[in-house]
Amino acid sequence: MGRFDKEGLKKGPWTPEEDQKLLSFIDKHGCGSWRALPAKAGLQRCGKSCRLRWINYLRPDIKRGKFSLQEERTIIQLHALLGNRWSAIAAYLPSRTDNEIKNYWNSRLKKRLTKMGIDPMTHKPNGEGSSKYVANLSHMAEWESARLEAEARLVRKSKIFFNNNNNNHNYNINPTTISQQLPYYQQLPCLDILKAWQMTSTKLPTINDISHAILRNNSKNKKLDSSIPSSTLNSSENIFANNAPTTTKVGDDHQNLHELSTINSCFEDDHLQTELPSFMQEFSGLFPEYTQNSTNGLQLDNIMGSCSGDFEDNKLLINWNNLPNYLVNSPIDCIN
DNA sequence: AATCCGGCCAACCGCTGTAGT
DNA sequence: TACTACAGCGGTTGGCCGGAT
Repeated sequence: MGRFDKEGLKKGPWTPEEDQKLLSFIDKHGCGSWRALPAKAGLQRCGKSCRLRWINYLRPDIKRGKFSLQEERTIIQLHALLGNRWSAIAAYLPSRTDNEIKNYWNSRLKKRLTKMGIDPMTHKPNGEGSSKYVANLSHMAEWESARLEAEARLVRKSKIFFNNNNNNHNYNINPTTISQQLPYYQQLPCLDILKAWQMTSTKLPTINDISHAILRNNSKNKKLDSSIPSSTLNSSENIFANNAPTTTKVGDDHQNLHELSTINSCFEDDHLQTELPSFMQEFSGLFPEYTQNSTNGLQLDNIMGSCSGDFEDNKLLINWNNLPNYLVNSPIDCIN
């Protein structure tokens, strides 16, 4: 056991003693300045190795063990949007590391999709030309990638901030407690618009489901503490918080659609928009139980047809800017 | 029992981006 | 502006382990 590089630094698997040294050093001094850390901690490792060991293994908030079905789906869906941006994907699964997600993707999910006849890189069925699907995804990915990188950094900083301010000495802290203690803006925001799709129900989501979800989110965001700096919220949340209509009563399709269109009108200036039927069709492939009951989006068209009077040019405008948030479950669910 | 093989995953490597000087 | 140090990211490697032969 124990390879060494030319500078005499140890490589290879970490021993429990090394782990303990690293843990107790970070316990006392916090992490950061990785280059200087090994010498101070009495470790014959390079700083990079220490950092990796901490981030991928020793960090107290890491969830280990089997990936849940929900997590699997989230990874697949986000991968469809973002490609191999593992750190960005990991930002939406806060208790999983990018390395773990990458390994899981490469060793299992990729193969499973291939077996199902889906190209794991393009996320389209093999042999079927679906250029619109791919084009739309890549378009969305462009929009998302820049923002996600910034957001991933924010998440990391939030974690560091949290650790530093909750004396990072307690490694037995309950992850659920972490989630509950985090200020709202440090939690990953979550709209529920697609949450219903991800449930085991085989029922096709209706316009009412969607408007309900958006309005519920609207209601939730209105409870934001006014002290929260707006810059820490993503743009969609700001719009909801500042401009959304006050009514949150749900139950009447036309009333909700009217409010939804009002909400969406707030997006028009600086947000990418598209038509709902297209949006739902593009993603139907990512929701097996949904696809099962729909036939090439025909049902969606019917839904839209029945409600089209509430929309200019028969279009419901959707904000893409927060799409990955649509796709993942609540922060607490992610951590538990 | 021995060997082979493939899956899994921790760790490494090399590159890029960023902050500081 | 150029340079340096460092952190972070994604791709790859290598060792361990369990199942098959």
